[in-house]
Amino acid sequence: MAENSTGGTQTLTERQRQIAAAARALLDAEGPEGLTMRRVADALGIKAPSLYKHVPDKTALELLVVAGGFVEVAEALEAATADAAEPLPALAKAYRDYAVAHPHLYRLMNYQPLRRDLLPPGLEERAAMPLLAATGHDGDKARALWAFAHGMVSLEIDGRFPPDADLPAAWKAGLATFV
Amino acid sequence: MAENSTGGTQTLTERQRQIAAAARALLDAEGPEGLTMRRVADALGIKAPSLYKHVPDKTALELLVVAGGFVEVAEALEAATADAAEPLPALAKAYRDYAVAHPHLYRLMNYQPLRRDLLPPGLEERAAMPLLAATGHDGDKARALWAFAHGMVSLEIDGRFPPDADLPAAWKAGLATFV
DNA sequence: GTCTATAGTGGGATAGAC
DNA sequence: GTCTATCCCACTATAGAC
Repeated sequence: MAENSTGGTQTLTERQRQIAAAARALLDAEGPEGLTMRRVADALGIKAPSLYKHVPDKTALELLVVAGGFVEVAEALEAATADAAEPLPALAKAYRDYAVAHPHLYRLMNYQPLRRDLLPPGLEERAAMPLLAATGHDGDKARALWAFAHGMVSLEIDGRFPPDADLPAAWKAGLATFV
Repeated sequence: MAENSTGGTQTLTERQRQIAAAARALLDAEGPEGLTMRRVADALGIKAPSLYKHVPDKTALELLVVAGGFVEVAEALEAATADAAEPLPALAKAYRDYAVAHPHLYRLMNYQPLRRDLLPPGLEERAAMPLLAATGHDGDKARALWAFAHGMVSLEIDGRFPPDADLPAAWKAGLATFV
């Protein structure tokens, strides 16, 4: 394990961290169209071919960004659960806030198969832990809750709810069932 | 209303129906990468530029395909509700079955804003009706149910559930809360 | 309603010199 | 570790002849 270059499982060089950060910034600012090898290179003041000395290909670069997103999501959900008067609504709010704040990253993380084999070990589990805890460690219930939350935020960020839909009310109606 | 050409609200020529059908077949078979003006034209034995005599641009063509999908979804959900011993599980099964059978079409329909202004009037409402009825015409509850179902099927077709996840159990756990 | 020709744009990635 | 040069690919869409 602990491969690098980076075909997987982390420990990054300084340059790799810079590349990932530039890619993340471009994705946040412009969406997936903005995330190209040329644009990332431009942001670092180098030429696109030079990137290939640090990263094997574009999907590896995207995975770096995805991994960063998982860390942030885990931190956000852990923080929301920490004070915990009512864990479920707090968790839901944190999940939604993160997705709405970073819609492009959210899609990159969740709209395609996850390369678990190349992700830092335990990272996905860490991000899922607060959900699991909130359902009394019932895996099926946790997945149902995740699906509900994912459905709500993806329909929101993809602009699929009708303009007049009362989203907070829909969240409440859905969450009520999980208490 | 009743524009054509087609910048909107239906009544198609024979050629337009052929074009939409070819596009749909390509999308089902190869996904969005396969759905290009060249490939659609090829399938009809003509050249890509000729398509522009029948359809203003590619997004208009995609909307034709989306509209066809809504008709099919509406029919599937209506059929599932018809016999109705237990409407909710039947509805969920029909929704899931359709999405899993046509994942590329499902994404085209649901992963981007819906051009309601260009869709045949009443079509979206018709497709939503069975959901609404199943929640006793509670709009917020219906949207929550939709979000749950959408979350489940999109996580499934996008390959985001862990390999060991028990999907039927998650559906059951989620649906239980809506009864 | 079809065609040819073509404009215009963009992308990922490699070879090989320095 | 960076560069230049380059190859490959693909796409949407328009102009104008027939």
